[in-house]
Amino acid sequence: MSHKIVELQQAWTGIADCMNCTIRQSVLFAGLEEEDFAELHRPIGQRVYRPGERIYSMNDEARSLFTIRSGLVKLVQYLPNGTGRIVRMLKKTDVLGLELMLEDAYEHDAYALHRTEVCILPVDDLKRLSRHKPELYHVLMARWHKALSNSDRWVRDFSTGSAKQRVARLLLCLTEYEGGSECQLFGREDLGAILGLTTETASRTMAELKRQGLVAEVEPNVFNCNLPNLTRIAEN
Amino acid sequence: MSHKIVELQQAWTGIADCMNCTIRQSVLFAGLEEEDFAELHRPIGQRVYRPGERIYSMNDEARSLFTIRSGLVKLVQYLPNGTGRIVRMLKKTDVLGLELMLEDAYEHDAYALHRTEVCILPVDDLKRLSRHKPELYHVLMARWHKALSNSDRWVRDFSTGSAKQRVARLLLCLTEYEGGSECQLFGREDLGAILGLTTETASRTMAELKRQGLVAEVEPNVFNCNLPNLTRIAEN
DNA sequence: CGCCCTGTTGATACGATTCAAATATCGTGG
DNA sequence: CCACGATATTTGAATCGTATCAACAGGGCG
Repeated sequence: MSHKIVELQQAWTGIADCMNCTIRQSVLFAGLEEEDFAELHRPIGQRVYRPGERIYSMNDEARSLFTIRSGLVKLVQYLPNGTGRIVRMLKKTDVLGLELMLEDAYEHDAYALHRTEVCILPVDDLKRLSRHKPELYHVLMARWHKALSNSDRWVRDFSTGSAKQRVARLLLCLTEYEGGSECQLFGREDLGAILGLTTETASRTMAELKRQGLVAEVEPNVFNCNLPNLTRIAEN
Repeated sequence: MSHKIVELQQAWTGIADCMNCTIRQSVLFAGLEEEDFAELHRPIGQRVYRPGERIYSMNDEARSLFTIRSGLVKLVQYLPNGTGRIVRMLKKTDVLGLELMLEDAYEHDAYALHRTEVCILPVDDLKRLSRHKPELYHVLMARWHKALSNSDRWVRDFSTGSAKQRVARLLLCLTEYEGGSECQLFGREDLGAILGLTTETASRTMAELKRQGLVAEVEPNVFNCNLPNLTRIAEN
């Protein structure tokens, strides 16, 4: 079936050439030499996830960290009553599953929000590498610091103020990620789970921004944003 | 004036004896030997802050990290419009200002919520120490990881659900910190700034919990909590 | 072709904010 | 030690915003 072909194409699994990686300077292996890669017992795997696909769940066996080569990933945690809250979003060059350097389980469910390409880093290889290359600790520390700064921003920007302000701030954040005035969005349910709003309110708010001409949907879920006016709303 | 004496007493500045510190196993210096302390060019200072006192601000010269020996500290960030949001809370054995290991400025304003005792760790001493003692990186990484887990919880528990649920979750968190069924609270404005609520709503919600007998105020701002019932509310 | 899932929209109810006033608390100086 | 003023907390009433429940439209897929 042609379906199977697409499946393979989109969920492609391959072997990475880290020494020649185009984003190597942005990732964990920035300071590593050729000889260091000998520490990796297996070749680094790669994989592509389609929007909505799960990358790992909290119950999964904790074998791998992931570097995001492209795309956008959500980290979800759940309240005792079952409602899920997106507590972080990771983008290109971010590292997924850092907690495995210290804990033996994933702390979230991770899902692709956009089409997402990752490199798969076996945790035991990374641990071994960090023992021989203490410089790696400094790089990891920088990762943790960045993640924490992002979390602070998450609370400050996405959990404060009116629905309209929150949506505006998220759109600005996404355009910032993509480095222009356009951004790719995702389902309204996810939008709500990021901002602490219901799906309906997320939908209504987006609809209103469209009507007011503050965003233009150039293709499905891709928006061209009026940055100055959105900023005005975001900052109130 | 007796006033001046109290001032000195409460904002006491002293010299720490790290080798014999009662919480040493919980702090950054857990794995250090006597000789390592020679790396510290100055003796470790100590200080006490009263509730509401500022420990540092984002504009301050970034000289020191702090270990909290006792008490509770809030980290505040501000939206462009000036409204402040408490993005994290730090408690006993937590480290304040970790970002200075990587950045050259504090990323928050830090204020004492309760009476708080700290040890003052000059950042350049710590950096020097970490160069000679790579084990310290592992300890620091663990700190960052813990902070990040707390941030995830912050979003999940304190920025989700109704005012009553959020307050209940915060009370449970505070009693957990203090290890019993009692907890010390703080001003209603801070309560609101943690939960993303107005001061009035924070006040009303606490008042209602009191009326319903879910918490009893045993002394000003010290509450004895009905843990099972609060949990029921928190989990909805 | 029909079904399911997502997004949109409407009507209503509930909860939080806002503005205002009254009360309680704390620090300070007399 | 008490009295005062400043500050924080509580409460009230009206308004506004978001959640909720329900219905419907559109697109993708079997």
